[in-house]
Amino acid sequence: MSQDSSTPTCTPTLPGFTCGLDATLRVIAGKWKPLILYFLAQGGPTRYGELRRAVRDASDKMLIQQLKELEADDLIKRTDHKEVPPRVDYSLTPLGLSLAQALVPLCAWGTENMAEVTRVFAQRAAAQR
Amino acid sequence: MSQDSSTPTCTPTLPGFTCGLDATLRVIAGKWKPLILYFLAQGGPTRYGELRRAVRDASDKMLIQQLKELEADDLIKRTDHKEVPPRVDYSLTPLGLSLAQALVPLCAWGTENMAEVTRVFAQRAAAQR
DNA sequence: TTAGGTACTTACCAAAAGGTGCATACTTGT
DNA sequence: ACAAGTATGCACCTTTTGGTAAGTACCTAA
Repeated sequence: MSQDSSTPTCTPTLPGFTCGLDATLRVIAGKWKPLILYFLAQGGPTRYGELRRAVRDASDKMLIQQLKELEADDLIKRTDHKEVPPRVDYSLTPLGLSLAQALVPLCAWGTENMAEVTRVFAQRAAAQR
Repeated sequence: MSQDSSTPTCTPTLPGFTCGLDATLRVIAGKWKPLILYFLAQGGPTRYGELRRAVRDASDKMLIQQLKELEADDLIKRTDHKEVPPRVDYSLTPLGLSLAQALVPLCAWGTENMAEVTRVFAQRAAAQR
């Protein structure tokens, strides 16, 4: 049935999602979310401004929006220090940390196959003209 | 610097992508791609119609489109048997298989945290009214 | 006083993604 | 003859996503 012993397993499960993968993907859908998770996983609590400068292609609107969603999804924690020039920082929850760890292989795959991916994207771009 | 020893690593690298994760995500972006990969990883060569019935929320247009992109990205191989009622099947390339394997942890995460995710999505839906 | 930094919020708009439905060309089953 | 199945292609439209630019309230430094 499977082609070899290391075939991915992904049991179709509960209502709403076709499988775990599906569930995960919906949570991390959003242009900047994985990058945010990645960033937070690297450096512990991070202030808004730092994130902003790190993920520097993201606009304020997008960054905030995704941060709110991640917070609502209990992947990150927002801490407002209630100080007089605003000071807020973000950190991973245990759930968020575990997700960030599940992203590692994807990250590795991308790194290992970056040459391929780059080539492929060049072709795609060329094909669109 | 890192919060603990099992912190994800994701080295910022080549031009275009901020890191391997970024590269990977661009390749699998698309509502059905991960599901297609998953499906193909389970069962070896699969005919179009089977995929179609498997990923049954996808429309023909979408499915075909994503299959074409996956093919262009060298993640799957399309085999047209040139038979008289059309017969075409799709299978993973080595690259595609390796990517499918990198998806396994995400899949596992989703399965393990499905309850959380389901709850969180219910809240999101409720909040939108 | 004016500029700049903090962390946002909002309104408006453009682009991308995705969906619906019809068309193709050929075959098999009724 | 006619409906149905095969794997697509195409035109049109809506929804979702993301971007731009402005505004807010409060503070500090020049």
